[in-house]
Amino acid sequence: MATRGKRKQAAEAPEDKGRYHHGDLRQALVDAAVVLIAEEGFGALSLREVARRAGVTHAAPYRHFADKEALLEAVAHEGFRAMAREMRERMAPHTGPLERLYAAGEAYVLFAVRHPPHFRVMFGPHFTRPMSPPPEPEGEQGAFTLLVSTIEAAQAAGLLRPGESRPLTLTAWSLVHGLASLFVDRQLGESPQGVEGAEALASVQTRLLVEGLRAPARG
Amino acid sequence: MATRGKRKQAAEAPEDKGRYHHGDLRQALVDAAVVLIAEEGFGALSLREVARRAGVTHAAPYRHFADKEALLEAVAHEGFRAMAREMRERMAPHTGPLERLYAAGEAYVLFAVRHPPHFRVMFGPHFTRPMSPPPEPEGEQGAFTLLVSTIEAAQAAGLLRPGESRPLTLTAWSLVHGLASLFVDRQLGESPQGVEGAEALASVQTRLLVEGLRAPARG
DNA sequence: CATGCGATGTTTACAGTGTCAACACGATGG
DNA sequence: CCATCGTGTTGACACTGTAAACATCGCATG
Repeated sequence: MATRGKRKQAAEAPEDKGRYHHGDLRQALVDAAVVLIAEEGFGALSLREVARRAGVTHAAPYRHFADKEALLEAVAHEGFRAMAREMRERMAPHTGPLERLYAAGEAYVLFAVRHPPHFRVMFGPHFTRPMSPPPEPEGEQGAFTLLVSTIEAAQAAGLLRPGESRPLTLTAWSLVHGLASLFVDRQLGESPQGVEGAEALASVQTRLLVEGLRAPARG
Repeated sequence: MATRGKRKQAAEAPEDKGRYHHGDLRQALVDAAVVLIAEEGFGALSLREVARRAGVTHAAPYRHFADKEALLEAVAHEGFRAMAREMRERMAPHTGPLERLYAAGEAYVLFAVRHPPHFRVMFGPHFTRPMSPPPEPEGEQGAFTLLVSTIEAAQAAGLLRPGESRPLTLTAWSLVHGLASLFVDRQLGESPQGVEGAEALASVQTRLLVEGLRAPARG
């Protein structure tokens, strides 16, 4: 042991996967970036501070990400995967096409409210080059695909007005995306904030929308 | 004329208002910031580059803005005022409450498509401190107020379902805001891009929404 | 087991940035 | 004509993103 070589303690987490020096620096950097954005806001995000929080020097991230944007891309990918997962989970208990559509929309908004840093990175104006599509694990549908197929299922069941599914899908997507954006950007000053408030609002809004898009044969 | 005092040429624009040294540096900086964002993207926005493009040295902006965020705030304020103006202009020819609602929604989306830098600054995640409300010239309504009063007018005329106007307003706002955001962030890959495509889409979407929110008395 | 190689992290360096303080200029009012 | 204040400049500092050269560690191979 050389006198000047201060080694890593490797005491980050007792049950880490035993990777090379750090355990899993790549993921640690992604996590640190998310926490940093959540705590200090987007403007405070710097590669050097992220590295500091991960316990490495400022150039270490370059072994895992080509540049700052690549790190943000990893955050976005994680977000897209998590959003799709949360949508699937909230839809799972339901079988009725409309109930599944409600669940999808509510999950979209709730994801944004619960994970503002991810949502901001996913849809923010921070990418100069076009973002590569998120790597989806075998057989899993992305959030958008999920929305399209849910709407088409509702149409097929005769519960939504028939015709091209694209405009309907865009309407639904715009509504939940807009609601989520307004929440995350705190434009909804007086309205009930917090997760419960958001859940209630999302529920009301998705039902209001779907009500409007129902098939003309009303019960 | 001292040998070392290189004076400003004051040849920026022949018909400037004859302000102190520059003409109107404050507005020139705002304009330069908008152009810079439009040309090079948000990441390329730096106070020093803005100053360079305005033809002054790197510290000159500090005579007009407390910091970088204050400059962005000025851009946002300009955007809010312009958006409200464009909404009023597009609504002006119409008298029917629903037609005015269509016009308002279309104008909202079109503003975003035509002025992406402003829209991004207005709703982007770049502000750490809460943004002060835009200074509205005497008697002019802001964009949101405009939307609310238009919807309430349509309700009063019996053309939209009655009841609390807040949820309806939020639905409409979310829809146009979501559509605008998706456009600006280029999430609408295959869909028709450009201003005409956006106009058509906004028209279809606003009508689709309003159709769904009509008063039950259909006919 | 020794050894060498590739993956990972560190050091050092450089240009660019936001911001501040000290200074210089130039129009304007007494 | 001169003092003053609004405006722009110069110079400095700490910080950032990024690259190159270097050091270290774990594993595969002899």
